[in-house]
Amino acid sequence: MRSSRFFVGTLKEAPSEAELVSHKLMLRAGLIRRLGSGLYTWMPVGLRVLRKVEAVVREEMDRAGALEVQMPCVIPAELWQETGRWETFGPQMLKIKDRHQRDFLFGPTHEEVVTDIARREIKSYRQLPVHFYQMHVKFRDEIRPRFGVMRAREFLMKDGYSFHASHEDLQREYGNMYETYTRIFSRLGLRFRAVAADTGAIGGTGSHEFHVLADSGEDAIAYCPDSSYAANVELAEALAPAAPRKAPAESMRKVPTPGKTRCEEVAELLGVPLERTVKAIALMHDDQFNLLLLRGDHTLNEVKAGKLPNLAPFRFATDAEILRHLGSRPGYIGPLGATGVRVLADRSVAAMSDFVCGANEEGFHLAGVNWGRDLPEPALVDDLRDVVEGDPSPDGRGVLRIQRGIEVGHIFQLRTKYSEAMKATFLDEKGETRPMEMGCYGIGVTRIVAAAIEQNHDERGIAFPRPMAPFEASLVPIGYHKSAAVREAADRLYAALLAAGVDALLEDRDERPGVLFADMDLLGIPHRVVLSDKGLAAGTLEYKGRRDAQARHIAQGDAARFLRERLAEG
RNA sequence: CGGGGUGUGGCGCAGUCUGGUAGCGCGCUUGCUUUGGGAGCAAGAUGUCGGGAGUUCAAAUCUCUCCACCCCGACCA
Repeated sequence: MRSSRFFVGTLKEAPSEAELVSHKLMLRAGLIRRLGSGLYTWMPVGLRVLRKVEAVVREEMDRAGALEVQMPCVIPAELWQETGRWETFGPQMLKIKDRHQRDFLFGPTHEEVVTDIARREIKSYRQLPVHFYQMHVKFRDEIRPRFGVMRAREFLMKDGYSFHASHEDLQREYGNMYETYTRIFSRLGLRFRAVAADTGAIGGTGSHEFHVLADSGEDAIAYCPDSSYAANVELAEALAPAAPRKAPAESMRKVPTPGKTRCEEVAELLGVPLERTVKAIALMHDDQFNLLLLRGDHTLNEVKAGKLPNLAPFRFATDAEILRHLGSRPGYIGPLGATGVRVLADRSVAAMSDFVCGANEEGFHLAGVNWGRDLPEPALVDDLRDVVEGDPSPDGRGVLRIQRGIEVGHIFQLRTKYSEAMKATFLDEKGETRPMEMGCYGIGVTRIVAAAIEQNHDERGIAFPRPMAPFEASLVPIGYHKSAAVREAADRLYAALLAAGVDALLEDRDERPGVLFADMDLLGIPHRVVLSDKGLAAGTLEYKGRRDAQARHIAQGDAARFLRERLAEG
């Protein structure tokens, strides 16, 4: 591509709408432009990047034996009414009507559509297994779109769905996809981690997420450096403390704590460690008032709480409900003297003695509180908290560490959730009718671009991994419009690179060299060759990798071969 | 949806408190000079000051209202 015939929409300053580095750089480099909240146009440079990511995903999916299809974006409501998700999927789903006032939705995911295909097309175990995938636009009416294409409403997704005659075969394909995803993210040059995950709204049993590691990531990942354990913090189990509960050593007493509503403040006032305090969180389930107890330095894990018996679905109690059940304002509430209240304790709280908690009286806390002596044992003891760094690994080998990640892939074993609801059955070897076992596998293609930039940038701009760079190499002639020698050499090298299959950009714009250098750096093109009269007189060109500190001279006749070697290195 | 913030030329901002006829940098156009890291000089173009209503002799500025966008929490590829 000649840059004079391309569209380079680079900006010196990032629009104020962008906060995240990748979002700013995508706007500055002219990859995307915003149309509305969570809606982006992919400009020519950006689309090149997106297409390269797509190509890697497609190649690996094809290699893994999946078959590409393309399903409609607009889906009749009846299909989603069959599985009940027309009502249950929630406001994230964009519902639309056609001219006859018939209900449709813009597909946020395609289990229903693909299951409909399967039940129509597949009658026999002889046709199984089969894996259909597509690379297509999804729309999810996110509560809060943010960070550019990282959490957009309309986005490009690779979604695959596999159908099997047995759970064993589903597990085989699940393993196949785990390997395939690992290959895809490795090939794209990303630092990532696969983690055990919650299944969320899609449903099913086994599930793994693939996270690109970045401090700006929205998810927290717990992993154990000494074992293979890795899980989303939403899911990671906090084990019960190994040491048994100590015998009471203090007597219970009421202490004034005026204006101190947070555990940190109370601990400081009383001069006790934060780990000796207990915080209480009031949750409503129907009309049942629940008090969840956590150690002062821990945080509630809402995913875990949502799985407790007789608690899902829950909502946080209002101040009025708290006052009615406990007789106190929030900030001073605790488990003592509460009637008609179900007390649920985190494992670590159940193992505490001589602790501090709210007195259910404004301005007072209780200290030296002990289970069994001062109040009954809790109705339920379970894992309610987020794991923290230093917690023991659930597999019993070492301690956990936490890092942040951007979810770019998710694989599920759906089992028969959709096939049963939609009667997607087949005849097995014995002639018996059985529901198909299903798996589903998603990759956020547009999100990968943003995640890759989060992971690969510097003060000059993007430093794309080669497989997704908009161009593999740039040719920057100094004085292209002034020097016949430079122009001739640049054109010749450009032609040679194209003939060798190199995706090169010839910078033939009539701009000052500084402008061209700055743009090539901002765009993140991995390899750069500079041609100038000075160098050509000595028979040399100049090469610089995007991440190199120094440029180096190469012989003019060697340039094409040299570049191909660099590209082969990755 | 709750909390916070911002809307002024293509982009980044000042001006708003204290009302007086819109300005700076970058970018853009033309000319000359310049040409290895976002050039210099000169001349120019580009604004319903987010929309509407109101107060006033006079509104970017004050009042009301609506809208859009961003950030923090509940969602997920």
